[in-house]
Amino acid sequence: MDKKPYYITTAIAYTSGKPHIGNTYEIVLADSIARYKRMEGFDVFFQTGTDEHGQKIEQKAEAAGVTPKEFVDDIASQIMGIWDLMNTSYDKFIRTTDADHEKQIQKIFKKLYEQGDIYKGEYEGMYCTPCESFFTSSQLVDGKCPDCGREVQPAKEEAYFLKLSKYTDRLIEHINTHPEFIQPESRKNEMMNNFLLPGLSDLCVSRTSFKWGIPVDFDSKHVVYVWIDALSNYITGLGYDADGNHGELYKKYWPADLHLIGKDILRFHTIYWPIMLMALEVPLPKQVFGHPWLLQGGGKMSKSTGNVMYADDLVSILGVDAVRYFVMHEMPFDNDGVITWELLVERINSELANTLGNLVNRTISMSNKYFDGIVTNTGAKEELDNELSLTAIKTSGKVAEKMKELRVADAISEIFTLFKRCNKYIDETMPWVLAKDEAKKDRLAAVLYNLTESICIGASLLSPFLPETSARIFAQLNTTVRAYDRLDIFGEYPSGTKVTETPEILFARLDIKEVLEKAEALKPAAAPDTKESSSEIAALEDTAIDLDAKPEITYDDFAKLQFQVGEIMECKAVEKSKKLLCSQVKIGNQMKQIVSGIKQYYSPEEMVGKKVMVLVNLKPATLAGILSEGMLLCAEDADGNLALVVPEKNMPAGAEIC
RNA sequence: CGCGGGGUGGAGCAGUCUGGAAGCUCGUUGGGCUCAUAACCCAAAGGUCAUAGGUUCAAAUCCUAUCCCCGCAACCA
Repeated sequence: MDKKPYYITTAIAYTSGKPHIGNTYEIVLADSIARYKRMEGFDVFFQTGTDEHGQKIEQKAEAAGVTPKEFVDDIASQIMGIWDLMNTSYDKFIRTTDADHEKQIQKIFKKLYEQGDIYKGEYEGMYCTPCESFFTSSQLVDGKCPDCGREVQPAKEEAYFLKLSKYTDRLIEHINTHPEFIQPESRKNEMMNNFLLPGLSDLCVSRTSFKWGIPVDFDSKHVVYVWIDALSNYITGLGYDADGNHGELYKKYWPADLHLIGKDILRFHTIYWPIMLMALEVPLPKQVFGHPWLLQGGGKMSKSTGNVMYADDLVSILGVDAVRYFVMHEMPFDNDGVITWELLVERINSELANTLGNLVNRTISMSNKYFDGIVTNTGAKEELDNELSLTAIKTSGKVAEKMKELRVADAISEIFTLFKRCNKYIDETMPWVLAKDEAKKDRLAAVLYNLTESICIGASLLSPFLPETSARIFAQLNTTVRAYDRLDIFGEYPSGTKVTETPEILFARLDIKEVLEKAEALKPAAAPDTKESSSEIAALEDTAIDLDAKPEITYDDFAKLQFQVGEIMECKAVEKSKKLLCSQVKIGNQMKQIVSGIKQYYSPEEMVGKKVMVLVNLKPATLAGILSEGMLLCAEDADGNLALVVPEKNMPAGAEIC
């Protein structure tokens, strides 16, 4: 019998920097689904990759002094490294700089152009010449450039557009007739009401403002903008060919069963992407799931408290499966989840160490202690056993139910319900009491057999989620993962098998203090030889901040800056702004209005009367609609806390700082 | 009135779509047990389900208004 194909994708990661734990969540989730589907017997193709073009990358590369290609090669290999570290089983890692992808994008673009779905038009907006930037009228501040505050002119730029309007009705129809297309369903209405029903304006699909992209081959001034470039990866990765000579993978796996993406990019995947596919006469993916976000707890990212979380740091301290477990289990279905070291430790201790690890350990220990490790099914049954075996054989069905709705967290909980039942079973049967009575030897053996069998069923179901842990359990039980279609049968563990004599701890209990110290020690990644990092050392390191060095400047460069002491005469909060204070600053006999982003740290009242360091000859700018004619200088710590810089002795307003 | 998410025992959450006895994990307290990783098992305490109205035989759940938090956007010169 041929296996049914199942094609799952993640969004491709943007190669502008190292992905944090939130990005990593998506690939782990996708991996679990992919592995689960394989276990269920599907022929799975799992694709992920990187999105490597765009202005931002061009700029970052330039700042780093490397070519864009060198830049993305480096980041892409980092990303791949993290995906591998997380033990993810992707079948294909596509990069939008792959030659075959680039070639197809050009063909797709051309095809859409030739059939009239893409047309050449003009992008109209307000243009600020000094900034060389376009803005929409909504981006302008007081009708002026949001970057420099100067006048802008209406201007036009040549660009290509995709006709979205042509397909809107078809898309609305599709969404209405396929309720499963957009998941979770709450998002469906958002897309409909906010974008589709009001009508779509055509989408600008090319740029001339940067070069780092796939060139439009028939019009070399233009590069293909992100929409067509990035979204198409889902078909080009399978060998789609715009001329119709598709690869085998494409024929087999398209349309995709599931696009797993973050909820923030649902719009692109449920509106732009389907319309592109309609224009190409390609079937639409079956489902797009916008997963919630994993947020870092404790508010802001904070280096000193170890809140900036990267997968590799987490794995180095906690291990792969602990991290996989946490991100999957802690993430509810459609609400954002929170990750902190405290929560990680709590979950790992409570569920992985206590419930699961300890269960396996105590079971194997008893088999060794009472039967030299031989687990025998003597068939000495008692009423009690039914509840355990029933729970065990029902678990796979319950997991399947949850997985059908992609409720991975709930699926895992079902498995742990079985492990908890096992722990209870031990208390109910009291093997240590049975062991004291030679006549109850058969019963004792049966109890241990039932436990071992239940663990096998649970560990088999766990294998898509925690593959490494599952394998370690089977190694200790001296057997292999159970076939999916035999998980509803109790008694498959071969009677007479000898388990390991030396059970190893699956998950050690963690001490929150130690974990925080280790996390702290990882932070100053620059410090190479941190063998022992006591909290004292960590605290010391925390007080010093190293910045990336800027290029050396001459005295003349310095002399261009005019710093003076300014006295704050008046200060009030800027309405509608979270961060801004507006101060009237006396400098000599002059008054300047200066807007500063320090509302969080200073109240308007306490500002008045302060004598502060002011950069006076900075080009005025408009912030939140208010003119600012200078800059109050602040010191900033690693957490972003600000402190005004004031003269150490009383100096008159206007005194030069040199 | 920029967009969105949320307020449920001490903490973190489910339940809200499709009204019908307020649940889960952790923590706390008491007890049990000793095979095991100070673990495991049992029990208890603890909630006016943000607030105020409304619909209903019945509201955490539906409707209206209000308050408060948090993301994003904008803004940190």
